[in-house]
Amino acid sequence: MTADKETAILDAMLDLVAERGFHGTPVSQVAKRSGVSAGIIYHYFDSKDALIHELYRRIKMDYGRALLAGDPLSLPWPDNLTCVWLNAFRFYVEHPRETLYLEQYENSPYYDPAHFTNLDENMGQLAAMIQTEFAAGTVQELPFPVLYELTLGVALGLAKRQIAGVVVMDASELEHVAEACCRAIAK
Amino acid sequence: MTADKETAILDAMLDLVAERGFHGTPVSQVAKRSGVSAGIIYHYFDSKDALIHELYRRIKMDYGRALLAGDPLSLPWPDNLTCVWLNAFRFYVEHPRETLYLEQYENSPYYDPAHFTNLDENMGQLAAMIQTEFAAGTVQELPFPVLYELTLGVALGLAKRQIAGVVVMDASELEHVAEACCRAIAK
Amino acid sequence: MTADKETAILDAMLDLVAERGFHGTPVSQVAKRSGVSAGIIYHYFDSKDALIHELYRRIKMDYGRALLAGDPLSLPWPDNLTCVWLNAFRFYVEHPRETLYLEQYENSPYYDPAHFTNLDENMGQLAAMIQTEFAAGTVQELPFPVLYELTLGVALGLAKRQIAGVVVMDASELEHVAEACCRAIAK
Amino acid sequence: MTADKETAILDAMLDLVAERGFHGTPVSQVAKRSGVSAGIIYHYFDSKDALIHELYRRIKMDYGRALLAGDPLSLPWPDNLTCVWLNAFRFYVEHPRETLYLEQYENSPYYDPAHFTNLDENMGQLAAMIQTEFAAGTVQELPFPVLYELTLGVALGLAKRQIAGVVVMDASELEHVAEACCRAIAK
DNA sequence: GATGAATGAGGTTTCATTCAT
DNA sequence: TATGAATGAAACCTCATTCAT
Repeated sequence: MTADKETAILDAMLDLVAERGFHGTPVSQVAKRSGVSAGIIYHYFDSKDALIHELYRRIKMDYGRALLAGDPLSLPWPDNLTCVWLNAFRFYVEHPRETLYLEQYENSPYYDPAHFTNLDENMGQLAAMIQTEFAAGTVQELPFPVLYELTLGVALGLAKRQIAGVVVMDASELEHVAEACCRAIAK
Repeated sequence: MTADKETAILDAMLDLVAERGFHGTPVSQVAKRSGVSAGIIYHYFDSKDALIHELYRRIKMDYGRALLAGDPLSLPWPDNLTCVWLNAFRFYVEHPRETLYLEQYENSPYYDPAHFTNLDENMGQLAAMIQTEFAAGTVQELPFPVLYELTLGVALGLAKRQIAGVVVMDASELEHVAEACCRAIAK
Repeated sequence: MTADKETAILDAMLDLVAERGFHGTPVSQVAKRSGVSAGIIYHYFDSKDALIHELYRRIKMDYGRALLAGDPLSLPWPDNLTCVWLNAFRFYVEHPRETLYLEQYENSPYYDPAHFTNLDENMGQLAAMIQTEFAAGTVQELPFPVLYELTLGVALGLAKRQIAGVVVMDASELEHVAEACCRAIAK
Repeated sequence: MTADKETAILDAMLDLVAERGFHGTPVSQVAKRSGVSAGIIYHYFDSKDALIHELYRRIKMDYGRALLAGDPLSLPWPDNLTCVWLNAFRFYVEHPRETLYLEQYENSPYYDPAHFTNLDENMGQLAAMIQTEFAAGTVQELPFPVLYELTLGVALGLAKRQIAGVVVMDASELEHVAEACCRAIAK
């Protein structure tokens, strides 16, 4: 199946990059691990770079979707943010390869912040949620990136530590930190 | 002069990596930009990897030193943390190349978290400061990495956004965010 | 239709080679431009090389046929040669792709001069015409290839220049040059 | 010696291209035949294409120089043209590899006719010689490319045949043909 | 200490050809 | 006949590292 092969290539790429980085992941290894020939990768992707970008795009979309699990938009403050925060943390720790990939990508020259402004649909819904809280007077009117760093940015940082094995957060600690993040941006 | 040449090499490496990443920075380019021959680089450093690690070590040390500017250890809570927070933010935005280098390094396979436990002297002083606040009952007794992410991690995230040109924080906004971080970890 | 497909393949090959050369013409592009699949090309031709040779053979035959347009064999000296000369020139400038193909082929390792001795029927008639002029004492008894270069070879060279846009020959200039070629080989 | 290595590379390239064509001459073979490593070729030349162009440029210059051997410019008509004509023929047959290289290059997509207008100094002197004959009323006032094809173009064509082994021209035959060329363009 | 030409392994990519469908 | 995904050898090129000078 075509779809299978494309997926196998992306998955092998994810595995290897998470383990060895972009530079340490030659196309020949991607081919070997995904069980395809080296040539066919160029049938599905224009270049190694195109493959790298496409994999990022897909992970980023999955991440956006994961943030809205449990329909946080229907919850009152601060439960809505807590839910999103926990969703983010859970995505990160349950998808360590994806997390390492995202971080590596976003801290590399591959990352073009110009594309960042194209908030996808899910991110747009989150922005709308924050706007509502601005109107309700529950959240400080800080720029969106600032609010992001004070909340989901913290979730990311903690998740990376947990993936690295430096800390292990249990459920109650997580609730605690999520609350701290809410407190940090609450009016 | 030996010292001059070594410094020139490290500086050229920093320039190029911040701009193009590790993979996009061949030793030959480092030689060209630093005005030395390719061969001599191997007199000062065992390998390209050794150069990469050494540059990281030096930047990390400078960073640790910068955190303690203005002697925050002598200030009362929460001024001590605010001072450190602003020091961190200032270091990042005033050293964008170094910041990008650190981030790239720490999110790459070069980074070995095992070394992270070797807190250097400056970091040790900060840890002591936090211990004192634990004892004073002003700060929640959370693991050190958690406290780090809730405070300096936020400073880093914001600084990266500012370097990328996505946000610009003025002095009062910074104070505001620094306070929010203090509030997040205060008891 | 079989014939159609085979022709479409040959025509696409001609287009692409004239534009980009043998090396710049992958089979996949020939397939795309001719609207067939890559695989079917190997039903009509044993290999890319076989396709290249076959296309050459066909163009060379068309060229031989074109030389005899207007029945020059029935004309007296020097009208017979002038007619052939103008036929050759006309073929070249009216078939620029074919001309570029022939030239590329004959100056490449594909060209095996051994095959050149197999003068086809049309060339044979030309040779006979020259023999007749030898007997009549109108043309110098030079080796055939020498006579060729002094006459049709010049037509080819000029046509190539005109295709390249370096010169434009009008009808009277052509007559003039054709006459000069006759003069060059006349006794 | 640097010069030696560069020359060895160009010479190996010439050998192989004359034998097998551009496409049949991988850089790895050039390296092997010239006795250098594959990598060093890219120290002397930016790319395989750059090497191809540079070799053409050098051969073309040598050719232009060879045309003026024996100081034909000081001879009266038609000895001056005869001298140049024989120089051309001699260059071609004594440098078969160079001749095949030139022909292959000029009939390939590598050749950019725009550069052709940049007649080098030697070609300029030939053009001046022809201008003088125009003024003296000895040569028909035809465009330069037309005169070229009627004279040196014929020498090239014959030389190619001789290189291919199809004809062998002895000295008297050559004189004969050279005279025929003179006659073709004489008034 | 210092140079930079030289090496050669290995990287990305292309492409003639095959074959299951 | 016909397709086009798939193969894998081989092409061009890069670059960390060495070494004669």
